[in-house]
Amino acid sequence: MQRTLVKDALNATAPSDAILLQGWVRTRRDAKAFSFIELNDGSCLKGIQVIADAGLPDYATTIQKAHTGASIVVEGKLVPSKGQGQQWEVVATSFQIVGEADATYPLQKKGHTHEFLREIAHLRPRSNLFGAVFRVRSRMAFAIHEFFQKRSFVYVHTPIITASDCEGAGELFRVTTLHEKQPPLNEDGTVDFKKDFFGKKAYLTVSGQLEGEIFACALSNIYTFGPTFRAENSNTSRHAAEFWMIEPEMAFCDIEGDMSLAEEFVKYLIRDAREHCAADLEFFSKFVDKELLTRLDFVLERPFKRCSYTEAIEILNKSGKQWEHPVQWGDNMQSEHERYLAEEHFKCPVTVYDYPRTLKPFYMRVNDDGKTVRAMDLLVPGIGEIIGGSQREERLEVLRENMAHHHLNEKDYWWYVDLRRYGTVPHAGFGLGFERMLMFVTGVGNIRDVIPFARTPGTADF
RNA sequence: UGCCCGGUAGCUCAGUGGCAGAGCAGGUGACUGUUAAUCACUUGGUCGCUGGUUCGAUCCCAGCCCGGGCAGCCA
Repeated sequence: MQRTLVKDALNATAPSDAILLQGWVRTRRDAKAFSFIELNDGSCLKGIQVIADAGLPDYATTIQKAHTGASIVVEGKLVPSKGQGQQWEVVATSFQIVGEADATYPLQKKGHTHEFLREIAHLRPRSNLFGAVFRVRSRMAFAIHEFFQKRSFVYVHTPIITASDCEGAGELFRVTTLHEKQPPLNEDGTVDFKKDFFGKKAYLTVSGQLEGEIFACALSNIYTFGPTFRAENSNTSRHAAEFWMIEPEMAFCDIEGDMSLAEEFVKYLIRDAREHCAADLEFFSKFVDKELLTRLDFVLERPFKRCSYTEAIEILNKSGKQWEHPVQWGDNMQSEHERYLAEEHFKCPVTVYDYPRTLKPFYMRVNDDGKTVRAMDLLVPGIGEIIGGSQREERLEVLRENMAHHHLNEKDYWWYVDLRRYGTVPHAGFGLGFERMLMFVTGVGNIRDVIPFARTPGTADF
């Protein structure tokens, strides 16, 4: 007999004389003449209720050994439930324990803290919360591809190992095969990286953007979706050392088109989650963040706000708020400022654009005022920056000036500069933090709880 | 990395300078178309680690480790 997923059994439109279910026991309640077993297989949030009659063979030795956490195979009949709380239930005709779980099984019927579950990351996907989180994660990954593929964006795999050390070496993870204690040395005693695997220092990527630009300047519209690594010693609920990032890049596109795509993208994902992860989202709304559904729907219904950095500074200074960090034009906006804009002033996602040139990297396109660049950040309530992007500097001479300003060696970026030398085009793109998007969609407050196995400073378990 | 808070039973937490507590989970029994079932009884402890103060420290002090919140870096 073929296995039926719990999801499909619960969605059945007619009873069935024979059904095969496989999964894990969530809870069992014994009555005198029979036993109720809640079976969950992760295919959906809910489990299905199995009724095992005490007359079944080996009732005492199998069914009554089916403790929370045990894996089981049940054959039976799918029938309308006599009890409240579920439409269908399964009356078992045979019941088999595949793997027992004893009393030390850490997951209980009651709720656990996120912190405790994080310590048992090998078992937490079996909990309601994390099952839901990772189903949504899977769906969102699919929706991301769907969004771009529908728009004829080409999926590009940018490298995970990179040898350009020009992006700020302190924040990169080094990749090396050199001997820990006795690396080859130069005559002056420094390590001879020419002898390393790649013949030079190598790192894990912090962004696929520069390589993405190469492909956009050939295939027009591209996106990347892959792991990204930052060695910053960040200890917050929204930073991880390893995370996934989506980076679209569009040729013949300016900052306006870039912002429009970003806003459309975020809305698309929220709408997709609302439509395809309804039960899981309702669960989050009930147990994680009561305001979740209201907020998501609010975001869907309204156009995102846009405001220039200059306007944002004015808003902040006219707000009458006492800032812990006072701001004036030219300063980086702090968390408290970004939060105020998204959560209090606009009360919706807001895209801030045209930042001071001095605050931003060399590749962003300089505006005609000479003081600002075509950068944009999309800020969302509760999380802050979820997207950072820009129009790229496509003018060869301006780019070279910028590189000089940032003390970058043009030779290290010869291929990047070449894109401006041969058939240059205005182009733009952004990076969306996948986990931050998941935090927004699920209401889960810690990035460690929307990634299967979090890597943060001091922690790389599992 | 900085500031703040915390670490006591498997889990969530209370507590005290002088015999270590509750609820839940687990075990036993009863009861029940139950559904975080209910009722009775019951097992369970290196009070994060190391040192100090003290007649005596889980409690006070110091250092360290771990977790959380906030900030910076950013996505």
